[in-house]
Amino acid sequence: MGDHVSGKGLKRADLARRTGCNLETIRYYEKIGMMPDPPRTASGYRVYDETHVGRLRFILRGRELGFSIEELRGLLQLVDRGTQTCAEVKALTEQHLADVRAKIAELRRIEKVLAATAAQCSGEEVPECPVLEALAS
Amino acid sequence: MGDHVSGKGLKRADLARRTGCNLETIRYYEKIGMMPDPPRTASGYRVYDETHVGRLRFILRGRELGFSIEELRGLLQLVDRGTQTCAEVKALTEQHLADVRAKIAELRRIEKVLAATAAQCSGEEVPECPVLEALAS
DNA sequence: GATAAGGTCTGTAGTGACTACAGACTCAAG
DNA sequence: CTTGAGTCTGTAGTCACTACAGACCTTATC
Repeated sequence: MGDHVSGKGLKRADLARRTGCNLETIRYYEKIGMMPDPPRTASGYRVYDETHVGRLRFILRGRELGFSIEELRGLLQLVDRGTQTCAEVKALTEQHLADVRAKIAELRRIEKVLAATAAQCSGEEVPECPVLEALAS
Repeated sequence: MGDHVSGKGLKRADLARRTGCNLETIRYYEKIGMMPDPPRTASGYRVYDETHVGRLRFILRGRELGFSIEELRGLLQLVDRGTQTCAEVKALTEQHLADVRAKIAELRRIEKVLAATAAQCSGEEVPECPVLEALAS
């Protein structure tokens, strides 16, 4: 009853394979309400269709762009209700972009300090080390 | 019996204030063995001295540079045993630096996609939105 | 029909690095 | 002596998963 069988619905592993999502993550997204509870077979197996594939891909792409689950939940609620506007989504995106840029700035600060300190290391088999001095000072 | 009283030892809040560390984090570091169990007063209050201040500052500076707790644990074990060498510390630092640079590269990738997509937004009160299309496609 | 292998179900616990809180105790000042 | 602040403990919550145990179901092979 898998993916390759004509239109009879996908099992969890099929959905995972189609999207590249981890198997357990699908269940997790259902538990936290990011994915709808899917219909079940008589014996309790989840049955997915193309709408689930689309929604899961949306979430996974959002995660790849660094959106938090809560940000995506907000986005999905707007879309589900059909009340989204480009203005609103743009604002959310630009806020997230600002967060990303702040993280980059912080990492660059760290990078500079690490590179400068490591550059002072002799790299020899001696106990004295500029890195340790920077931490201990 | 606080910080300002001559050399009688620091209480937990004193150590927190001296280092800028959160009060609870100190207890956490003791629990996971990053900080030694301090001596106690008869009634069970922790008593710290300058060695604790130094060690905590070491950990906090390391964290500010993005070292993980486990990386710092390794560094501190070397220092505690007196077996550290500049070569070894330099290698650990450069590995960490490579991790930081990888994170920066990933965030820059995200930044580019977000900026390019948001730039296509009309920003108007319409439902169509390039950001949503990028996620849903 | 029997059996074995593999897929799916559930709930729960673990990750990293803290942070917050409840309820009991202690200490210092007025 | 009381009051308020500080400290003690253990535990639970955060975020976004990931992994596992033990039970159940399905499919293929004989």
